[in-house]
Amino acid sequence: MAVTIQDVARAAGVSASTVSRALSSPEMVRPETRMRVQAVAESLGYRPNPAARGLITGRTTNLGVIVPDLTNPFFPSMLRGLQARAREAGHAVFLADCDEDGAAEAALVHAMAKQVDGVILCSSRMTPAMLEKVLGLVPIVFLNRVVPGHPAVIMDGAGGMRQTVDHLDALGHRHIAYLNGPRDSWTNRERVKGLRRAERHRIKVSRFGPFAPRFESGLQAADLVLASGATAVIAYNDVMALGVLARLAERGVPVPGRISVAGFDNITFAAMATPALTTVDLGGERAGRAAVDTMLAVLADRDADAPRQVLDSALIVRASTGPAPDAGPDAAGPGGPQGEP
Amino acid sequence: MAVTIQDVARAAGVSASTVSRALSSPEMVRPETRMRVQAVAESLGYRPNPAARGLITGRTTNLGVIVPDLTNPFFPSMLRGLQARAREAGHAVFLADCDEDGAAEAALVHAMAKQVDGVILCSSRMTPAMLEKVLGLVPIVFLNRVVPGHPAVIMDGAGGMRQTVDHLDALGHRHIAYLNGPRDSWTNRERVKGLRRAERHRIKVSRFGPFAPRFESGLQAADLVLASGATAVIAYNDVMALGVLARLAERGVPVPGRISVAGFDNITFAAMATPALTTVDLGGERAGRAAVDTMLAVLADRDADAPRQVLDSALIVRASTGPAPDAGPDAAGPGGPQGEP
DNA sequence: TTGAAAGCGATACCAT
DNA sequence: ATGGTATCGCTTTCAA
Repeated sequence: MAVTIQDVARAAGVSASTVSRALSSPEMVRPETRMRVQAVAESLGYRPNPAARGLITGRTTNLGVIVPDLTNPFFPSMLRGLQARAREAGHAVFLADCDEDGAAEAALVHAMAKQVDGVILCSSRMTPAMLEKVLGLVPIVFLNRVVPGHPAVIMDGAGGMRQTVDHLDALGHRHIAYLNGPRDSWTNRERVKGLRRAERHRIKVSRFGPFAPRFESGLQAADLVLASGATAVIAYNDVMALGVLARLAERGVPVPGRISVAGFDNITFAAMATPALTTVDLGGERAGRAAVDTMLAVLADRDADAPRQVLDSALIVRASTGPAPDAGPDAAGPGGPQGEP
Repeated sequence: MAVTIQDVARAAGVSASTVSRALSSPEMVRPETRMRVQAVAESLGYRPNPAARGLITGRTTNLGVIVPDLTNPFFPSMLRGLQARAREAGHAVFLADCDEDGAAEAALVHAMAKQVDGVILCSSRMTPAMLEKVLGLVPIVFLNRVVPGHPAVIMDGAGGMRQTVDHLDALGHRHIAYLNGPRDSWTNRERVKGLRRAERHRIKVSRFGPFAPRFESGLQAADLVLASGATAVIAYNDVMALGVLARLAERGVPVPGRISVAGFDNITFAAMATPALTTVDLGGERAGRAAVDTMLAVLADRDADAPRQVLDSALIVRASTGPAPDAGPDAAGPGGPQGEP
């Protein structure tokens, strides 16, 4: 089988303890022996068995990650950042997809608990009751969900929404539509909070949904929005917004001529659509990295207060938002409707 | 800390051995004790520590998976299938993204080796020299790459290409362009093999690239293709094909009026593009599941001959391919250019 | 059918 | 500075 610490010890003419130290705490061993041991370990291709090590140290150097749906491009991009940061910190990543199902998510936490130092739950779908059963099992960091008393990294959906509303106001829109995401989504609630900004501008808001955060939902919602008379629509996320764009194109409705469309997440394909989708970048990759950093902080000092990081957002203005059709020619301001901010 | 087998043993008034048996080999223990032990284990929320178990059994019930780039939508969809199948089989999944880098991939295999029963390498980017150092470490199953003597699941890229060429021939195209994928990609070589089908139809083929399999490559390639005079272009994958579509739209070139465009992978966004992209579905989710099945077969019988599964492909015809501009009106056949097969 | 004891691979404590 | 030994949580002989 694989080469063990005993093999190295024998080959180097020392004890297993010495090998262990030479590799993990080099300063505790005489330079001479250290070099010899390291050379032997190298030549034998020795790699400590993380499971055995974890058994005694209590640390696995593995991180668990659970996402609701890997096929939503937002999560892969977040995972990229997370993965990279974890690797830098010497941690491997266990990934699982719970298929938007809270119960499955809970089961996955159980399954992972013993093999990881902590679990990062992305946009967790668990109900409070489910959460309760799971919170003591293993250190948990939430990404995009706030559970009082627990560490979290959150993206500023409310702020992003406010930016979007301001943007549409500047373009002269007086009536906008919002397409809700999943019913129990914390993220969606945050978006809705930001939507209150519309009151200040005396903008009328029509809300539709809740919808599953999918392309098809956007197709369906587009017709509702048109019927409502809104001149702009903000979708829960880009995947839905792309659905709206597709349906509008199908019906021959000019975007942004007749109606403006915006989404959230800045997924790659938002830039690829025609017209390119206006979107809010909440910083997915950054959030992934921040989640790892937060987890490391938690692991380093379990008694500290639950840290919380809030990442700010940026509105990315593209060709799918423009002046309201009935607004005066100056509504967009001197920069024109499609200028970058 | 967590509840151990000893805790259960004490609470149930039996030895640890009995607890172990009651849970793993129920038939070896008297029904009476079995029930009691199971009840106690349940009520205490006991979960065996997989690391400790793996140490002695040699099996971790973990599977490692390495993909080149999580942000290419093909991989998430493949992972979905893989993940689901792994879970059914009682295996957790370790995922890593090697960022299209063979050396990083090799390092990841090393890092995973001791914690998994086997590693599935998706579209492996390792050179033969790198592979050699890694092949003995842990059972490996290749997905979309053939390494003689090693188990693999491959999607029929060559067959898919032949279907595409036949399709374009039926539409009257006499000159097509192909955009190569990454230089050392096995997948790309398979596509090119299928391209030979063009000879039979006396279709002229212009090849461009190699290109990184990205949207931007498609943008760039579109101009080359137009200059070549080809009436149809097949891209290495959908991500590139979408880039081609975007650039053509930018230049006001009608698709498929002036030129037809096709890709590979049937990513979700291929259907969302306007015009919707014609693409070859190689069966990503299915391939993911098949890879797990193959791995399980390998694990069950290490001495058997390396199994190889070849999955077949289907051409999905959408609105981005049509008759060649200079072809007669009947070129597309009675069904019209956009009918489903 | 059950329990005691050995051992998987590594680390940590206690000697020396 | 180094070696011996106990130990982590579990499975698996070996006896009873």
